[in-house]
Amino acid sequence: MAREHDLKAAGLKATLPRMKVLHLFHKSKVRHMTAEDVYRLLMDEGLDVGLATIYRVLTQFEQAGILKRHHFEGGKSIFELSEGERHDHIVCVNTGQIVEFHDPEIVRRIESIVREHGFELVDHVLHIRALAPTGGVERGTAAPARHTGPTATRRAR
Amino acid sequence: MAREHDLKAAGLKATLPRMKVLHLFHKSKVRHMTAEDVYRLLMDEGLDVGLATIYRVLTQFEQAGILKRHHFEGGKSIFELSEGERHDHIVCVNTGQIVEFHDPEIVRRIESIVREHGFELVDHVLHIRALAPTGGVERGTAAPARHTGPTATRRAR
DNA sequence: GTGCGTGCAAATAATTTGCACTTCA
DNA sequence: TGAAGTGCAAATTATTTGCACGCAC
Repeated sequence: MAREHDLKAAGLKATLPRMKVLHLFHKSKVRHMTAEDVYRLLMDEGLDVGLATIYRVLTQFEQAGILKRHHFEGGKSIFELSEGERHDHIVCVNTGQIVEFHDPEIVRRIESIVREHGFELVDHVLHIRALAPTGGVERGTAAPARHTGPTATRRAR
Repeated sequence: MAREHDLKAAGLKATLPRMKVLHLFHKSKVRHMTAEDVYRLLMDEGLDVGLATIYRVLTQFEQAGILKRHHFEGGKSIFELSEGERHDHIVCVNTGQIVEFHDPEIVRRIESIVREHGFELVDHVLHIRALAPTGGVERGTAAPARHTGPTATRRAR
């Protein structure tokens, strides 16, 4: 993996925790993870890392443009690889399921609106809160959506 | 003030703190406030209220549909009266200045996108991060937006 | 070698909650 | 009066930071 190069390019030493986190995001089929998710997954891999380090690494990656941070509901930050096309998200308020989409028309409207107000566009945050297709079970988890981890560990705290 | 009625309608007793908070939002020219903002303003008015009560009241008002809660940058929740037309926001990343707008085309696209994915629309969150017109004022000034604005605390250095 | 990075624990920041005391209906 | 509401302090939750030690370069 030329991943090590990504780190160097960002001016970051290629340390074990950083390599592991980067690799996790690349190999995992789950694109969106919280710091806690990353922590647990690496622990499960047998890596003895501290949660504080995970937070530090994630923040550094965000600043380096490697990851993107989102604030969907639930208070926790959710990270995803920032590769590929810019996109927004549909988030199921029940299951936490996330779908990505890209809509050029919305982007055009946003640019237009900003211009009309004399502002200079920096960025935008758009997430659609919705209910996933009621394919059957859905009513049962009354709790506000937690984003579903790789191993959907349903814990009550 | 028929405000008292609003509370009753929401099944809430018309207590002093609640009346004061409600009144504050109605009379203030500043539409967007944090719990801290509300707390300070009421304290300044000479009302001896606890911050915890402010949080409780704001949350109750949100659930009653009287207020709307936003999570712009800065970690703190920002509340605004939920009266009038549904709208989204442009937020200046420097000053924290907030501009409201409504764009039917974007709303249409959102409905369309959700439908295409088989989801049921609940809501959407859209805020545009931008730079206010550099008309000269920009340094250490938040025009009519807010005094010690919640969002003005981030970058504004 | 040495300075950046890390682990751990303690510190923060925003918001919530337990509890005894007020206040509204 | 009695339940709903409030103030205060302690508790939570998510994330950050100080420090002594360890690892990449």
